Amino acid sequence: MNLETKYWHLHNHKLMNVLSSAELKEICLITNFKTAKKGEIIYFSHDESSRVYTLKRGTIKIVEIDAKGNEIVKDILQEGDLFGQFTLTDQTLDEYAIAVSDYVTCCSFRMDDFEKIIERNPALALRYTKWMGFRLKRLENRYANLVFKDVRTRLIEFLKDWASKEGTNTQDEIILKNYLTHQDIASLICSTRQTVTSLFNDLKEKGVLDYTRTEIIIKNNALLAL
Amino acid sequence: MNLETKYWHLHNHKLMNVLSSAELKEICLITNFKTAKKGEIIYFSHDESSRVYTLKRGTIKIVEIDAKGNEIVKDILQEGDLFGQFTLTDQTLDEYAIAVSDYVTCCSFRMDDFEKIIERNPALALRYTKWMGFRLKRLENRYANLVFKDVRTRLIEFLKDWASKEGTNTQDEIILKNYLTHQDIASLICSTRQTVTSLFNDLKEKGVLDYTRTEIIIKNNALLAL
DNA sequence: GAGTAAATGTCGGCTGGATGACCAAAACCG
DNA sequence: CGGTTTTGGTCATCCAGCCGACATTTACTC
Repeated sequence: MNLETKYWHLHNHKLMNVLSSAELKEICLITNFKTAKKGEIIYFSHDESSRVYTLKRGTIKIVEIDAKGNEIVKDILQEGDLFGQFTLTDQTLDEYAIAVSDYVTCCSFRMDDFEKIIERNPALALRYTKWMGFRLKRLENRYANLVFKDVRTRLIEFLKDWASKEGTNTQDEIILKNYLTHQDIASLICSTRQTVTSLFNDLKEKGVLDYTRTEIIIKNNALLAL
Repeated sequence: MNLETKYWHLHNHKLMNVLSSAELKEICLITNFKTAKKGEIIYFSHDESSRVYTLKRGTIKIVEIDAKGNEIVKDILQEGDLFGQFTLTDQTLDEYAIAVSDYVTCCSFRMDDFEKIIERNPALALRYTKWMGFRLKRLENRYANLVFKDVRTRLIEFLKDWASKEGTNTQDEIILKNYLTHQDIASLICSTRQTVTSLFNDLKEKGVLDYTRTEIIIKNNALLAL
């Protein structure tokens, strides 16, 4: 990938766009670009000395393998999101990122390099700081949900959230392009496949939504009422 | 409190000690010191425009009131820890900090001021960033524990952790000064008072520990074996 | 030290939702 | 197109641990 393309990518990035063009050009030199098709694995937690990735295009799943060998979907990330090793502590288990949309583009730096840039660029530092705060909040939220809400509620809130991010509104329904299996959804809301399946069917019976393997159609307002 | 004392406090702080003495002096001017005795409330999430606090001496509990009016202990903090509103999102519920050790000293700045300092001080920014990463990791860990471990294991790990932080080692036991009720412990590990009580008694029967209302005595190595 | 409030102890009933097992329907693939 | 894999559907079983209720002990207050 040529420098101009890199430049353009970074220039439009929500974190990087505070940098001057000279600084951007410098970053371009240390950046590594990567593209992947659906199903391809983008990164492994252990294979490289810690790198940070930013997702330029597409959607990815962050998956972790637990002690028993089960795959747990930890997160779904979209354009602009950061992933990889931000923290020094490297005791993370097997973790990898896999493309779920047809095409994915992302770029990465070595954490050390990124730190050097931060050190020389206070505005970026501040922004990075805020981004982390945001992340912290999100995790805290998830944690609270897990403690106080039952599976049904967690599923409904998950759907609401998803719909607000990626849903296409039509007359009286919201359409979601579904790239997740019930299993995936289950691990995102900390439940089991079977429970998710039967909740989906329950919601379908109640007329709240309809679904196939590739699409979820939410009747407008139906979710809000729950 | 006079400037010299402030200066000294900040000078020894794990975050602030990257600052030059001129910078430190500047921070002293915008800092607010506060002391509290056991049981006194130090801060409310809603009463001031967002401030960051650093704990200088003592131990505090961060407590949140949930929708049903229950008090949930979210965290126990010690010397050097930061608390308050770091994030812009201010939808936090009622949350407050209460002193659990006899004397507590902490200092605070307005978030805006802190941001200004960060903006002018990359080394501090980097350190702050790392600290947040650490926090993120910790929360992630907690989250994972909640999903994969049962209450018994969570309690044991909580005790191990506590012992390693604050335990006094003697010949063949570790002594913990206990300032938490079973209720507090329960909410820290996301369980109920009754369950904690009976687990404590179970562990006592098994000879793993002994306890009164003010002390927990852990037989050395006994916990490790579990 | 009496009286009250807070913390601990104990128990039985109850249930959300995990688990396992098995089948049906799609999707994938040579 | 037929065979294989992946995903979704359904059910019966089971249990950790929550919940309510109540007794007992310890601490706090005046």
